[in-house]
Amino acid sequence: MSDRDVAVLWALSDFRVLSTLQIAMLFWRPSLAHKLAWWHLPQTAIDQVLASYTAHRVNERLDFAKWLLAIRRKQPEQLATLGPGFDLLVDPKWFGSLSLPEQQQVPITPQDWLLRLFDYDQPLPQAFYKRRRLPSEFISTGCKQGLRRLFDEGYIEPEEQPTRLQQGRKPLLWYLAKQGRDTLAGIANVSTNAIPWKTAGSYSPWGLPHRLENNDLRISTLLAANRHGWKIQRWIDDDQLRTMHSKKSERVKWQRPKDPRKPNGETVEEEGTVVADHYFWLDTGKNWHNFYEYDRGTKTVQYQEPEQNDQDFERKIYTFTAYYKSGLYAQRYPEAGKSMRVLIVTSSEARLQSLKAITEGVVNQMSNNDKDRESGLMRYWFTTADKIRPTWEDYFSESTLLDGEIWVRAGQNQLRAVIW
DNA sequence: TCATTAATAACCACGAACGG
DNA sequence: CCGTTCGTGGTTATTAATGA
Repeated sequence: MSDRDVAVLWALSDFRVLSTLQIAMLFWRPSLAHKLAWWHLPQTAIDQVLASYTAHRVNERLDFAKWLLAIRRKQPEQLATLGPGFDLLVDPKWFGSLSLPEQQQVPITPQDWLLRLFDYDQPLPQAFYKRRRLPSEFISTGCKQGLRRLFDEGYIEPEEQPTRLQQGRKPLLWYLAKQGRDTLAGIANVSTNAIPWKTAGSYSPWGLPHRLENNDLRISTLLAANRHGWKIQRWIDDDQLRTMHSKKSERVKWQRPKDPRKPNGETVEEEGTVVADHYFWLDTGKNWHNFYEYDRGTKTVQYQEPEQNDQDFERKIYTFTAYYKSGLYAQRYPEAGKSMRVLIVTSSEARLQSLKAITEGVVNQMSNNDKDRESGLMRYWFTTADKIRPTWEDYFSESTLLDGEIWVRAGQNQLRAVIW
């Protein structure tokens, strides 16, 4: 077992379940140096390219070159339709010569052609950006073979995802098998029971997509932190959070207006526990303590029937705010001190706006003065799921979910970075 | 009735680079 | 020199829907 094999097993224990794609993102990262080597570039040229251009640009231009090659191979007649300028790059005599406008034919090697592409500053054809991207293009052979080997040796167990027939196939899901769990226990020198795991098929049809989406969010965050050289000191998943926060001593109480239309009128007391999808402590030199809440647009936004409904978003904000104000948060997370934020990822811009308005209303309701209100508002941050980077489609993204200006804070309107 | 199509991950074989 | 790892191209498996 290689170090990477062991790391995969630990990840399966940690995440409980991972898709082939997610494992590829974590442990079989694409290598730009290898991609460049495929073009028979000498090592010096590879080093120079990687030093001169951003990873995002190198990857994009390599993809573009491969895309042109594939078209040239399969549908050469399409090349003429790409728009002005590209006949230059994809002249039929390509690989022998490059046709220049009103000039002599200049012989050019594939290597020079590729290098010229990195410098090419005109916009690329729309068709390139609209091309179909398949997850399987991202998953390297090594990843599939490595997982297959771990399965053959009995460490992990696969499960097929249910798919719509028009959807083709989805990536396999992988779980820790009994032998893998025993192996980890041996390595960590603890009892087998101390190694968390889930067995294939034990997630409910609702729980599985929930878990996989949250894994995506966690993986994006991990990769982003790695890229910036920041350290994640602690990560707690929803299972652990549930057991921690559902203790009777951590239940919180708050006052809510009896009639939402009359915020200063009569109030009723309510009680609940904090529910979040993740907690993480990010160390960038400064320390950031965050909860993640992945809102899938299934919960109702506002109270409907207060007595029965404990899943709505407004109630969630009440519990977070009350949990913080009661001092229970500082007790549970002593290293965080006063630092606490709730990062909310939602499905659409429209939903983001309504969740944000709800949050502002609740904070307003629970604050005694302006200072109190301001410090309450700065704890809640919102973004939409489609802006989360990196993903398998945009692994070499220019910015990440941590440094990109994709978040909006409660009480404000402009987009900002969540870390500064 | 029967063949083809659409969709997409897994599978397979091959070459280059790398480390020992 | 050999085994491993990475990237690439091509093939296979699967099923309902579609077409002849």
